[in-house]
Parts: sequence; structure tokens; C-alpha cells
Amino acid sequence: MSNVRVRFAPSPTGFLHLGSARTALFNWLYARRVGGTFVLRIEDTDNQRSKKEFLDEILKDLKWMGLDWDEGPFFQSERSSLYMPHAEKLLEKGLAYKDGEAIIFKVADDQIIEVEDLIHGKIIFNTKEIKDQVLIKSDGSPAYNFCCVIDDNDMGITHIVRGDDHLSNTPKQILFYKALGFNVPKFAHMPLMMGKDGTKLSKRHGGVAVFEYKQEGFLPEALANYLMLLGWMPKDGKEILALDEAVKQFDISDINNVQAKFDVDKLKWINGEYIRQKKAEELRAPIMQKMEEEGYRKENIDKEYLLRIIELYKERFRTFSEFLTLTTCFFKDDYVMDEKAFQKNLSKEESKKCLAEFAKALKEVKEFTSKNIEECCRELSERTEIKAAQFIHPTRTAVSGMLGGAGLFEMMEVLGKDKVIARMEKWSI
RNA sequence: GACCCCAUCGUCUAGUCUGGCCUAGGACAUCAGAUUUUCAUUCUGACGACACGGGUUCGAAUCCCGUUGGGGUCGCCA
Repeated sequence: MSNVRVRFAPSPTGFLHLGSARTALFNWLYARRVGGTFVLRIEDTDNQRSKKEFLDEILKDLKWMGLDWDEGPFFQSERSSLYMPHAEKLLEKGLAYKDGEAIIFKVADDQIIEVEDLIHGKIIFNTKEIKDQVLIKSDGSPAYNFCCVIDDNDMGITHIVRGDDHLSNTPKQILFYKALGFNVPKFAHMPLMMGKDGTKLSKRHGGVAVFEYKQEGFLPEALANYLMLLGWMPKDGKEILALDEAVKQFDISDINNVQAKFDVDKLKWINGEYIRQKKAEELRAPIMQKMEEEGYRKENIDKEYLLRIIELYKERFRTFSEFLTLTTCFFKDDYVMDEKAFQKNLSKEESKKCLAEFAKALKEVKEFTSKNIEECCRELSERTEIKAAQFIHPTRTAVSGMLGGAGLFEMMEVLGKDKVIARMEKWSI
């Protein structure tokens, strides 16, 4: 065990943002790497905006991603009495003054503050750029920078790993550390994560909250894997790696000092990689959940049936959402008929004729297995001297409404004889 | 505007600290070919970057300065 202590300090005024999740992830990785302690602190001093439902969701999302904490959650709101004494101490020392009910910290002019940042290197600030800082607000509550310093000190935080947006808070906080006689921790400021277009990741970019990716049907290990790649690269260059593998080679100083843009395409690729690594059995529960969210009734879905479909499509979907659009023909009779597919495979007279003939031949197949279906198709092809493809393509489209999909004969077997023939006949007229 | 951070393919990056092995490597995406009943997979290939300008040096993606561009912060929000 090392004495390294890091923290993640979200405020429950919204859902867990992707950027915050990434910050939490890097803190966690570092703590686990060095055998340190990961502390969770909830910055809920803003009574107006802090909500229990946000807090619950944040904790849930962190756990979902595999980020567990060793201490906490500590709530700032429960520590409110601890800040005033420190402010009064500074008042006594003459380092702060009162302005009405507020207590203000006097910032000396023209002093140099050096920050030895673990990611950026040395950064120099001059106090002449910093005006006097509020410690205690008129309503008696502590200002953010002040309680942040006291909390971090009380909790023995040794490394503060946070976003670049806090960089300009750092000299102010260092001033407080020194005035209060606290040890100054080490700082590491990570460049922010941006949207695809290079501007701040915001709602108009689509998903900005972790739960949205959960909802869309991403695997937690894939999201975590992608997020860690935004600003960090494993030494061996292998991009698909689980949290515990990342822990083995992670270091703060290896975090990139460049802003990174969030790219859903790569996330989808990684997610697809994880999906194919999983067994169909492991995917069944989350897919079932997704289906329920989409309005499917649990009791209408046969477990074995679903399992066979997952097996068939495992290599072809990258999110659970994609799985559903790919496989609607297995669950609904009113699946969408793709216009292009229809034009290509079902609109011509001869396609319809082929469809009708194949359907007729299929009726004679006793055991409706993919092997027998294929045999039937090949025989028909030889007998009529029409290429097998002429039967296969219209059938695929009639049965699924699509141009592509899993192996047709396997699909037909899973769907079952009655459904297959009914659909073929429907489109052969 | 002031202060701070940053600048390698469209995107994530390796290389930068410790200058030469870099005619700049990998991954995602895109495009083309092969395989496949289709789609996807897989394989092969193509496209594609050191922001610009000055230095320093025998030699610069790598060091220094400037310009441009992007981002952050300037709340009694957190």
C-alpha cells in the first residue's frame, strides 16, 4: 500500500458527464496502479441544484463502469460547520477581512506562484492577476475554492487529478494551502474532452451523460476502455484492454497534454470488439433489458430463441441498439420493408415467381433445419437451372425486409417454417 | 480583452523530455480488391499529418522566439 490518496468530487447537479467519468477513471487508475486510496466526495453545497436522483445515478454509473471507491462518499453538506473556524483563523492572522457578512481573503500583489503540474510541467502565475477571494459567502456558506482546499486537506489528498478547467483555480487554492499552513498536494490537470467538432462537449453533440450510453446499449468495459484511450495510450499500443490490464501500465505523467475529441465511431468499434469476445449467454441479460426498455414484453421472448438470434448476429452488431434494428423481423411481423431491398429483390415478376416456387418446395421439407433448407434450395436451383442466388435474395428480403443479415438458411431455421412460408407467400403475389 | 493551456493523417495517437535509427509508425473512419448466397467478419491495398515564419545546429516533428489557430478561466456556481 502506498500513501497516495486521490479523490473524485462530483456535484450532484446533473447526470455523470462523460468528461467527469474520464476524470474519475484516471484518478481510479492511478490509485489502483500505486495501491493508493480512491476517495469519493460529493460537492453538494448548492442546495438549489443538488438532487438526490442525480447523486444516485452518479454512484450507479461509476459502479457500472467498474470504478469502485475506497472511502466515502463524503458529503460536503454534512461538513458545513468545519469551514468557518478556518476562515476565522485567517481573519485573526490578518490574512482576510470582512465585507459585510462575507469573509474575503486578501491576495498580495505581484507574487509568483509556481505550479509543478504532473501533466503540463511548470506553470507560472502572478498574483497580480488574481483578485481578493471570497472564503465565506454572505449567507455563511463557504466558497468553492475554500472548502475544496479544506476538504482535500482533511481527507489527506496527496494528488489532485482534475480537468484543465480548474487550472486557474490552482494558484488561488495554493494561496489558501499556504495561508492555512497545509501541505500543498501534487496537481495534475488533464486537458478537456471536446465534442467531435472541437467545441465543448455539450448536449447538442448527442450523448454527454454516461447513462445515455448505457441506454443506447454500450458495454461498460467498452466505454471505460474508450475513455482511457482519450489522452492515454498503453505502451504496447494494444488498444483493447480491460481496466485491470490498464492499471498495470498506467502513469499520470503519461497522460497527454492535448485536448481530445470524442469520437463515437471508435467507441462503437471497441464496443463491437467486446461484444464478439462475449459468449451469447453473457449478452442475453443486457439485451433482454434493452428490449424491455424498447417496449418488448419479457414473457413474450423465449430465452432459447433469443439466444439463437444473438449467436447468429454476434459478429454483426456493435451496440444493443443496433442488435434490435437488425433483428426486428424475429420479433415482429410488421418489420420495416427497406425500400432499396424491395426494389432490388421483390419488385420484379421473376423474383416473385422464384419466391413462390421456393415456398412451395419448402413445404415439403419435413425437418426445417438450415441444412435441409439449403439442400432444398440447391435442388430447386439444379432442377430449374436458375441460380441459387435468384431464390436466396428475394427470400431474404421477404423474410426480413432487409438486404443483409445473418446466414439466410440459419435465419429461416430460427424463424420457423410457418412464419417463413407465410412471409414468402405474402411477397410472392 | 487579460491571464493560462495546447498545436503530428478527418479522429485517437507513437515519436518530442534525452535532436540523427522518421523517405513520420499504429488504430478508428473512408475508399478499392479478395473471400462470402447477402450483410458483417477476415485478409490485402489505397488515401491521409509534423499549423506557419524565423532562429540554434553538421543535422529539428523533436530545442528557442514570434505569428496564426483552438481551448480554458476571469461568480458571494461548482
